[in-house]
Order: sequence, then structure tokens, then C-alpha cells
Amino acid sequence: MTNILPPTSRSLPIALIRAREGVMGPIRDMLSQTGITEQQWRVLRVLAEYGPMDTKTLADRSSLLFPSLTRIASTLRTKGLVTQTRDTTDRRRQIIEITLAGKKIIDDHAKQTAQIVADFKTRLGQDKYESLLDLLALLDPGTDDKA
Amino acid sequence: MTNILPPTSRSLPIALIRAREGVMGPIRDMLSQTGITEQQWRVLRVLAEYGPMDTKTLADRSSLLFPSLTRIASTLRTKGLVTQTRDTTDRRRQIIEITLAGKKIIDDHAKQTAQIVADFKTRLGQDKYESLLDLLALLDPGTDDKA
DNA sequence: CATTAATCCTTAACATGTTAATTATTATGA
DNA sequence: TCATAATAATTAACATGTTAAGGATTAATG
Repeated sequence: MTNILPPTSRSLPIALIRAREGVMGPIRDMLSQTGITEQQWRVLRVLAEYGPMDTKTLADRSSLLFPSLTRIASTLRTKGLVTQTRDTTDRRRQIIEITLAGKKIIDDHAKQTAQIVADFKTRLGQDKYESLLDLLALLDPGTDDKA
Repeated sequence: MTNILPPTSRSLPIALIRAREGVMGPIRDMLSQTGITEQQWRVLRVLAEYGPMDTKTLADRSSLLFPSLTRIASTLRTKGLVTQTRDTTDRRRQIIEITLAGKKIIDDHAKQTAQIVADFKTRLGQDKYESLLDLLALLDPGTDDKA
């Protein structure tokens, strides 16, 4: 009785993986020229958008797990793209801040990234694109309506 | 000029990651009792659905990269959940087949998995659920309409 | 038949995902 | 104050993602 399950071609988790792969393909191609990874890019973008913040908030906004962020921050520090300083009031907290070099990477590729996103909007149509984002938000555990 | 980019809260790649996290949460909870990972589960499901196949086809249907599948197959072999044999006509090919123990894991959790999926359908509504799958399929690189 | 190209799979190397344990610091309560 | 709990971050250990290189087998071509 293995046929209780939906066919893998119609499985939501698998569909999400394949869609993500489709979207990330062009973005990864673009990023391969910069020497930074998709996740590193995400961290830099959040920092550029919101300004300096503690590691916990940064992990949350970047959709990264804490241990991953620790390593990524370390890598970005080595590359000179972020700085990391202890919070003076609460010495447990680490404050991450993007450097000028980091901002430059964002700026240098923002236009190209915007174009990639625009291509997907064209491909789906503005309406479907917005619908998709709305539907995906419904699955987001961060938007927990039970809380 | 970093504000060319959409806010990360409205970024398609990030929305896909968060949605995937939301969907996989309950499934991972369920799988944690079985001792197998999400990817191993996916491989077993494909094998149970389609029967024995070569590694390349299996990787494709499981949405896994080749090197990942090599390791996963090795792990599953150790656990006694799959067998791996050389194809007699083409000695390059490796044929993977699910064992009875593997099928048992699928069967033992199929009902629970089906319930998790049903919960998501309820949460979104049947119509939106189907729409979402359709929209995600549009982003799937496997469904390339240019080819 | 011999050489080369193509195919299937594995291995390697590094980054990240994931869960659990550990350290350092701060908050709590007897 | 002291012991304990709670919090922030790191580290550890293992599995997977990703790209590149390597090994074995088969196919293509002269």
C-alpha cells in the first residue's frame, strides 16, 4: 500500500525544491563571478537593507540557521565584507556590519539581479508572480497566525 | 543605490526557502523518528513508486545532484534499505532497488505523511493548493518550454 | 582495431543544513 | 552573594549542496 502518497511529481516539497532550483540557477550564474555564495549574498543584502544588527536578528532575516551564520560571518570577515564587534551593553551579543567593500558588491550586481527578477515576473506575468509570493507566504512558518 | 533590489521580505528566492522550511518542518519531525533524512526519504519514495532504476534516473527523479545521490545510496545500502547492482549489459550503470525493509519504512509512515499534506491543503484550500503547484511548475527548470 | 570522445559513476574539496553539546555572559531567586 | 536558570554565540559531528577532477566502461570514428 505505498500508493497513499501523491506522485512525487505532484509533491509540494519537491515542487518547492525544483522551483527554487529554477530561480537560483541564473542568480548563481551571476554570483559565480563575484566569488561569494548565494547565502553570503543574502546576508550582505540584509545588512545593506537594514543596517548593523546582532547575529540572531541577522540569522532570522537571512533565513539562515545560527551555526550556518556563524561560519558565513567568519568567511565574510576574512573577505573584508563585514565587521563584527561585541555589543558594549550586553557582551554576549555580536554586532555585524557591512563594510564599504561589501556594499560595493551589492551595488555592482544589484542591476543584474533586478533584471533576473524582472525576467521571472515577465515569464509568469505580474499577477501570477504576486499570487505566488502570497501563496508562499502562507506556508512561511515565520508568519504564524496561531501565535 | 542599494534600493534597486526588492525588499528581502518580497524576494522570490527567500520566499521559496521559507515556504520550504514551513512545509518540511512537520515532515522532518515525522522523519526524525525513523532515523532517515528528508533526502533519503525522497529517494526511497521514488524507488517505491517507479521500481528499480539506474543512478542517473534516480537522481533526476529525486531532484538530487549526482554526487549527493552517490553518498545517499551508500548510506541507504549500509542501512539495508536499498541494493545496488551493476547493469549486465552496460557495466557503467548501477541499478538501485528498494528492499523490503525500505518499503516497510515507506508504508509505516505513508499515512502520517499523507495527513501532513492534507493539513496543508486544508490550510490553503484545495484551489490555492493546486494553483501553487501549477505556479511552482512554471519555475521548474525541468519543464523547459524552450527545448 | 586503435584512438578518441562520450557516458556513468565516484571521489575530492569546500560551503551550508541540521541537531546537539559547549562556552561565555547575563538574569533570577533563595 | 551564590547557585541556578536563561540567553547569545560558538563549536562539533554528520549529511547534503555544489563544482571540479578522476576512473571505468562504452560508443564513435578513421
